[in-house]
Formats: sequence, C-alpha cells, structure tokens
Amino acid sequence: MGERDAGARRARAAIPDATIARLPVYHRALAAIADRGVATVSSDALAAAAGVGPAQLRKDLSLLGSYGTRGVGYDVEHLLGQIGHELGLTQEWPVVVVGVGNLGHALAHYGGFAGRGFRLAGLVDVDPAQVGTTVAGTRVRPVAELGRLVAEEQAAIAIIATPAAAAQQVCEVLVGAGIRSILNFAPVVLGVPDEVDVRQVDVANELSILAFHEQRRHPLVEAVHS
Amino acid sequence: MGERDAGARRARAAIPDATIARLPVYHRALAAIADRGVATVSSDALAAAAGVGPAQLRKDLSLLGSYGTRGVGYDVEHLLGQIGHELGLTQEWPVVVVGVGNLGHALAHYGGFAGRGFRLAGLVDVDPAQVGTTVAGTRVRPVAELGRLVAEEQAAIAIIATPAAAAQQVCEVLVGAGIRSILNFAPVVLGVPDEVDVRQVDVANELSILAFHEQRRHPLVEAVHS
DNA sequence: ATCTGTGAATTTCTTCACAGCA
DNA sequence: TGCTGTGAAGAAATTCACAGAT
Repeated sequence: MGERDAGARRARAAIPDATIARLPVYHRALAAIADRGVATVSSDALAAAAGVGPAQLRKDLSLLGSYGTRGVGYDVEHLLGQIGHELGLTQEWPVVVVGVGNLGHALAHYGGFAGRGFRLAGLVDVDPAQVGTTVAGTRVRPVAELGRLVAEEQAAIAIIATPAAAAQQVCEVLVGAGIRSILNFAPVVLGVPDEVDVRQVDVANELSILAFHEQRRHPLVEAVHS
Repeated sequence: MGERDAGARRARAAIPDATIARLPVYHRALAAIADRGVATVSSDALAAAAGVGPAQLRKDLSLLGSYGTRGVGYDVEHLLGQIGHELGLTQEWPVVVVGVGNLGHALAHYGGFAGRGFRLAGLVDVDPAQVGTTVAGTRVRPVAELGRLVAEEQAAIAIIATPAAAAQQVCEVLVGAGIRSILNFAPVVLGVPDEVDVRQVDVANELSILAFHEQRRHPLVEAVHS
C-alpha cells in the first residue's frame, strides 16, 4: 500500500489500519440499531454491539471526527452516514468473482453484496465447462473476457475463488486488467505489485489458530518433558 | 480467552497472538517447499514465500525455539514438524459445520480440511428440508442431534455457516453442547462466554476494507471542501 | 562468509483517566 | 450529572542491527 505524502492538503491524520478494520463492524452494528428505530447510542451501547471496549470505540470514532454529543451519545443515522462515507460505501462497488466452484457459487448467491455497497458485476471461470452457464442470474464468462469485463463495469475489486493452483495466474490477469484490490480465498500467498491491495481469507488458517488455543486448553497427554 | 498462569511449569513465555496468526502461513509455505523436495530454507526464502519480512519470520520462529542453524538456515521437515506440533496439527480435529446453504456446501466439499489436521465430523441444519439429505457424503442432521454429535465425535471446533438471523441461537446450542472454538461466517458479533473462542470471517467486512483503500486512491470527484 | 537469534529501538495499538461540553 | 473527546501511559508488535554460531 502506497500512503505517501502524510498530511497532504492539511488532511486529517491517516486513520490507523486497526481502526479501519473495525469500521465495518461498527457500520453493521449501527445499521442493526438503526433498523430497530433507535435514534441515539452511547459509546457503551455501540461498543457492546460491536464487541469492543467503549474506550476503543470512542478513540476510533474520534479519529474520524467529532460526531458525538457529550452527555448524550451519537446520532445513529448521522454516524452511520459518516462511517459509510469514510469506508467508501456511498458509491456502489462492482465486484468481479473469479472461480465458480462451490465457493464461487456461494459468493454469487451471497446476499451481503447488495445493501452493503457492493454489486456482483461478473463471474469468470477458466473451466470451459463452466463458461456460458448461468449462476445466480449471471452468465459465467471466460478469463479471456476479464479485461473487457473490468473495463465495462469499471470494476476495481475482484474476488479470487479458484483452486490454489490457479490463483497466482488469475491474480496476474486481474492485475493486468486493472484490478487493484483483491480478496483472495485461495490458500496461497499472492505475489502482487506494491500498488495492489490483497486481503486473504483462509478457512484452514483460521481453524489452525482455533486449534492452537484449543490445544492449550486441552493438551493431548504429553510427557512433561524431562 | 483465558490465558491465566503465565509461565506455569517453567513453560516458554506465551507466544504473541500476532505470531500465532502467522504460524499457519509459515506452515503452509513450508509444506509447499517440502513438496518440492527442498531440504533447507533460509529465513529470507521462507519469509518471501510467506509474504512477511525476514526479521519478522526469524523473530516469530525464535519464539518457538531455536530450530535453525546459523550460516545454514532451517531444516524444512523439522521446522514443519515443530510448527505443526505448536499449532496442534499433529492430531486430527473433528469439525462440525452448522448451516448447509451455499456456504455450508462449499465448506463440506472443501479439500483443505483433510491434510491440514481437520476432518468434517458432521453437518447440521435447522431447515427440516435439508435434514436427512446427504452433502459431500455426509448426512445432514437436525440441530436436536448437535449435543450427541459433538459428544460422539469429541468435536471441539464448529463452523457457523447459517444466515445471520440464526447464528446467535446456533452459537448458544453449540456452546451448550460443549464446543469451545467457533469459526463464524455469519455477519453478526456473537455473544459467548469468556472461555469460548470465536473467530470471524466476513466477506462484506473485507470488501469494505478494500473499498476504503480503493477510495483513498481514486476518490470520487469531491470538492476540496472550503 | 553466511545466516540465525535476539536485545534494543521504534512504531503501532490499546487502555486509562479525566478535562470539557451539553 | 452524563457521556464524549483526547492527551498520556501502557502494552504489543515490528523492525533494526549486530553478536554469535557454523
């Protein structure tokens, strides 16, 4: 990630990565609170809904600006808008999904795209047997059309849902087509140029981390060595 | 997470969370290197394969013990074994999946379970229409059987792949059944007792984080205010 | 000569605690 | 009085840089 010129144009100081990673959580918690018709939340209540501490929440929000009222709390709708704006969810992001296996299907049917600022803009697969079929109302296109698809849809974000073996190659095609943000479900570390942003979702890794802690609690019978 | 009694029985100092989260990545990178028949890796080479800096890798590994040889590097097989042992991947963990929608199907067919220390121990769904069907060779059972399933399989880890609305309730049933490690795909913050470990995987959150950075690079035409 | 292991320095992140407003 | 906003303190994580082993 680039992030040069800290403070250009007297801009608010850069928001820490850790905070950014929590903003979507706050956004969703707020949306749920708004749905219940609540107009105002305290940092305590919102923090509880988001699963963080109140101090953390206040600190995070204070980095975006002073959107609360002392003695009262935060206006739900207003804060929702501010966080949404900060996250770039005021526009709708077209997302291209590559790989129409089980996971690709799940993603294509995923209801969380719409309504959260994202739209399935296209499905792509390398497998000729998949190409031309329709999944969740969207036609599956060949990789050869990726460049055109990205250009037509002005897509900036792509999801890789291919097997591990195909991921790096697909990644290179995506980058070549102009994609600069990638969500990678394939269990490989993608090599990308500096200006491309990759986030990794890896089920086996997550399970391993859980297994580590689980093992700490219930170690297998193991000699207290020496 | 509990983690009391730091240093009980003269144990090695606790390994930082950030390190633990990287161990599965190292483990996989090493496995790939081992498959290529390479016997020894340097911290530079392994770090590159894992997508981290060499200093970070050496620091992380040094926390597990001194498994390298100065001037030479790390023995691939040995290090693989040590990390696997540390992560608890020497045993096979039975995993219960709740929710047999698109995501549940994808998980059931996921090839990354076996061979990485995990085994699909059971599929559960609330929907009576799903119960009794067979997915990926595994019969789908009702939630009522969760307790028995967990007990029979001695499962400690579960994956929630239900819609958001059902997640909290499913979570409570799982915890009641004795599950203490949960991987949650539903877009909700689960409320759990302290001793239960939850990890969250959320596609919309990940996309939002990407959108944030993307927006920073290509802001919508926006007046340079005031 | 090479590459690990690790204290120390640095940076980042979290938590505290209280001043400042409504 | 109640709750936010935020400097300051504290903790955690990363990076440096070099001593130490082969």
